Amino acid sequence: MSNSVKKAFEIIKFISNNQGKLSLSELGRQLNMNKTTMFRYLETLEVLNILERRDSNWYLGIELFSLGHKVDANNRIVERIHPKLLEISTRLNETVNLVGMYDNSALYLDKVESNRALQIRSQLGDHLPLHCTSLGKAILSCLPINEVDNILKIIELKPYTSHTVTSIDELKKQIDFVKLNGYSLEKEELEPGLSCIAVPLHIKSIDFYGGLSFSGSPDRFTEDKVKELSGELKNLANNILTLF
Amino acid sequence: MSNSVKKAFEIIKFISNNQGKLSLSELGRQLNMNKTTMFRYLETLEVLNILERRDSNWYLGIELFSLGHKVDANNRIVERIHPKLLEISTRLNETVNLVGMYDNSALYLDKVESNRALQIRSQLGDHLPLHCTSLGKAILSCLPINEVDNILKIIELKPYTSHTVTSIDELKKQIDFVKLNGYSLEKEELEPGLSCIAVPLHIKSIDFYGGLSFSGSPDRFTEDKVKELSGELKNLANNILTLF
DNA sequence: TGAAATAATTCTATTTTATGATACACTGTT
DNA sequence: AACAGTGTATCATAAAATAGAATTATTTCA
Repeated sequence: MSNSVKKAFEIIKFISNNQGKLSLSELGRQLNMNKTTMFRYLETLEVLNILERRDSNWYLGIELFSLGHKVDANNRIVERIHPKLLEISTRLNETVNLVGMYDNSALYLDKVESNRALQIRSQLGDHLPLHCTSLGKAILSCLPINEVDNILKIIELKPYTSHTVTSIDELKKQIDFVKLNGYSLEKEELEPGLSCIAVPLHIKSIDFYGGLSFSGSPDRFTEDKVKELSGELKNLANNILTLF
Repeated sequence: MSNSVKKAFEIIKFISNNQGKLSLSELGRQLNMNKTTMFRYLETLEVLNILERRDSNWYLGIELFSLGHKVDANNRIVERIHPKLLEISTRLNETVNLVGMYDNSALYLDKVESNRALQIRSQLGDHLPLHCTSLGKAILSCLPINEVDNILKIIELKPYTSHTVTSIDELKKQIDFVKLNGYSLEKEELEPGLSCIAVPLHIKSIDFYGGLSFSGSPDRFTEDKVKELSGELKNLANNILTLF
């Protein structure tokens, strides 16, 4: 294992969560690295445009932006699915989201926004928790049962809002609901004012476990609307499966 | 300068341009690195999820995806502008693009697609050439004159299609057109079947030089349409300037 | 199927590089 | 003018990266 490379990414990752807040010295302190060492890492990463400094504060650099947009792991999944998302989003004027299962969380892979899109905190590349998102529950509903049990042992059922499910039993009931009805509904469990309706997307040939969802303001998801949108999502999922 | 960090990114960058094509040994050969050395870099980067291996071929990894989407250099430009792009795109049903000047090229920063979006080759993070894109010409039109001269000396006027401008004099005439009319029109100079109409976006307070454009099939951009869309883009640019 | 070729990985001595203590310079503050 | 905060340079030492050779795994094709 290359030590320096590992450390460089430790620094990058740390900065990614504290952009614009930390100086060289401060980074050295917080990451327990000698100031000189930190200096040389930052210097190198700055030359490579991986990091950027403004007013003695550090930010992720433009080269990471370019590299990040060239990633499409798992058999060009995003690239292939995107046109379908675009179609359904414009047709229904809904914001549609795609996630894939990574690291016991739902990695936010793609979205197409409607013009009534809320300003939400999550962005592509974020790891969304499995227990308090409709997408997470959709994923859990299509995973092998023993894997679900493993995951439920590992993950922390952190309460994000007062609506967040924090009991394993309740979560299991909700997963059963998804299995039975084919869709998952979540209201303000992650963010106040945000609701999501999701379906699982399991692409067996490439071992992909993920989900598709519409997101919006909770009051928009009336019973009728839920019926309509869940139907649309199921069709979308089936439609996507024919691509693989 | 940290040698290993530099090499690691050399490998990452090389893989980004050859995803799924190269094995460990092949990478060692092409980058003139010892096989063992290459092994240790790849091993490290794989553990960090910066790179991913499938069937002995290397791809960019999921961690780069996450990092790349957290980049918003230059004072959160993209984040602030995005809602405006979303509004205009849905209202006019046009695909709208945002670029910023980096490294003598137009870095593709953001887009909102319409449902008639063409499948184009460019993706966010790409460096678009200045001489054969409407966005590039828009940028050139708002840069200081001496910087334009410098750039024209440096960049190669590479012909991408039979329509690409390859003479400096002709390019200068086109830049003057943009200065006079406030917009830039390009038809199939970069990609056959693709046309763009753009306006400059110069945010003085943060020293940002960029552009905004609509893109689509060339036959859609009739004279009337050009007048309408250029007007919309100018309004959009003015509108955005009030944010900074 | 089995032999040959190719690729991936481990081991190890040597070279090279990263490290951190110390010193210094710059900026802004009280 | 002393102080507390930055960023940068120098250099001996410690540590890590390197590449050759050997080993193991995988693929190819007769």
